[in-house]
Amino acid sequence: MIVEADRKTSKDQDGRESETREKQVTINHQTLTQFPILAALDDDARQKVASYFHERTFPPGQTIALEGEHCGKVYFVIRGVVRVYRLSREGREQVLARLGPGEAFNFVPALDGGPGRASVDALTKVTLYAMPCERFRRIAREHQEVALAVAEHLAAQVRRLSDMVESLALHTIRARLARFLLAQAEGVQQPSHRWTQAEIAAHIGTVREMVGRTLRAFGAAGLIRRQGGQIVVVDREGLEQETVDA
Amino acid sequence: MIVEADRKTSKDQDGRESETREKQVTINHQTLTQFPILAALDDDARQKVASYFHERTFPPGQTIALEGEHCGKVYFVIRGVVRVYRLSREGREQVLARLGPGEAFNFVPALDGGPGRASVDALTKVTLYAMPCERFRRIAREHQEVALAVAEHLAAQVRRLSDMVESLALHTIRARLARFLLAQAEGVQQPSHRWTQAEIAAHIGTVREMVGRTLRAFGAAGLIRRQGGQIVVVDREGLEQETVDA
DNA sequence: GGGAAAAAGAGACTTTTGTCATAGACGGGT
DNA sequence: ACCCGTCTATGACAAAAGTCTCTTTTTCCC
Repeated sequence: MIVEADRKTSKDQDGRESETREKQVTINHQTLTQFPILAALDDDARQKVASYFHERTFPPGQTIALEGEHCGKVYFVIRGVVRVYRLSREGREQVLARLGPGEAFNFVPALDGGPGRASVDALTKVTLYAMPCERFRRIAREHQEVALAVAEHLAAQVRRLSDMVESLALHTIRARLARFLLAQAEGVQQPSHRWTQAEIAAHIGTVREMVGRTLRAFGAAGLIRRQGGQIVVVDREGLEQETVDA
Repeated sequence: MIVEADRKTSKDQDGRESETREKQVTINHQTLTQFPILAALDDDARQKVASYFHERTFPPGQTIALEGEHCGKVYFVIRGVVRVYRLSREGREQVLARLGPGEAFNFVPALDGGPGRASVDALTKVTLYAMPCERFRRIAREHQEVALAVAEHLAAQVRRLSDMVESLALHTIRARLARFLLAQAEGVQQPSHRWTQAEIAAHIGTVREMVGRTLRAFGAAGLIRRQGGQIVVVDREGLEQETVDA
């Protein structure tokens, strides 16, 4: 159970629901089981860890963390989907990851104390459990099972990022988009909050128009079909061909 | 070799060594101290860990690990420099990192048991200490200080890769090259085994010709000077401007 | 010191990617 | 049904990146 200062939403006149809220709640330590990083803790420890969290809620579109900021907390996603991305001065953004329930972020700054390297915002309405970085670091020091789980989590991230670098440096947009479509069709990504062309572009490192154009090209080639906002992979084989460029 | 104004670098030599060698030697556990990942171990443990290693030597140019291979070992660099990179089917390569003495690699596959995601080769004559992945994983499980150090190591890698993605997705070659030059001039990178234009290209995600052209452009703009294979940063400020594109 | 191999310089040309601008489609709220 | 904001379609054009080819320089090895 946490007893931390409750930054109330000053509900002025029109109680706008669009405010970030920090709630004082009893966190059920059982719900922490869904997080691989905390899963290995025994009941006692998990209960104690639960007491360090506080819950925060963000409306869709709200910024949760900003690139370059000194690290505040580590976050665990309870409900909703967040988007982790980097921003260029010209306003283009490159998404590094989408995270849904059971996933967590901000461990890199938590471990090395450096500034955060990415911005995070809410894609849907989001509920997070948050804990100060230093506190988390202490937990990692005290529980080797947590340290190991964090290492595994980071290893997965290194894999993803390494693939991303490979894609960006070595393949055309056509190939990157083909990969993206296949990955989406494959993985039954539960938290797939509507993919606009602009969103896809931010994921594969290009701009909206290129995604549109390439999608049309795939359509013309009979690889995909568009029906009412949906993209249907018609010819998986063909798309797999496109995965590697000429 | 890239320097700023005045600064000399020592050159390292490739001895013409023909065969990869695997030696059974007594490894001095003191030398393990130089590796952050093992530094926190007490004397006893370190001695034991030392006994698990074996030494291997590779001549320049030799491949040490191949992308997609099931992970064999984790490696610690004792002498020389290795190059970690990804290869495209068309033969272009993207370098992820250069590692010198005191650095180590292959922890990602070691932790999750998956296939390695990058190739590694020797840039100079190289001496490594190697240990089977499973063995290392056991050590990480038994010594929380190692697990934590590995997590920190991976965190650093995530940082680097994240920056790389940002660069590749969001900036022109001009900007990436400017960054590269500044980073080189800055950091007193000890293991800087001659930078050919092709090598630079593989680091910033492009081809030799583009590096050459852009270097010429920088020269023409008075940002750098070329003297006998060396690149001298003349106008750091100017280069910093180029760091961000229009 | 000579010669082969590696690296760098350079230009013409192609392809890919990005920008801009405008028009149409769609969704959903009143 | 009508509007408005968001998303998509599309084409013209510009800029960036990549390819090819050939010529010089450097390196470095006997």
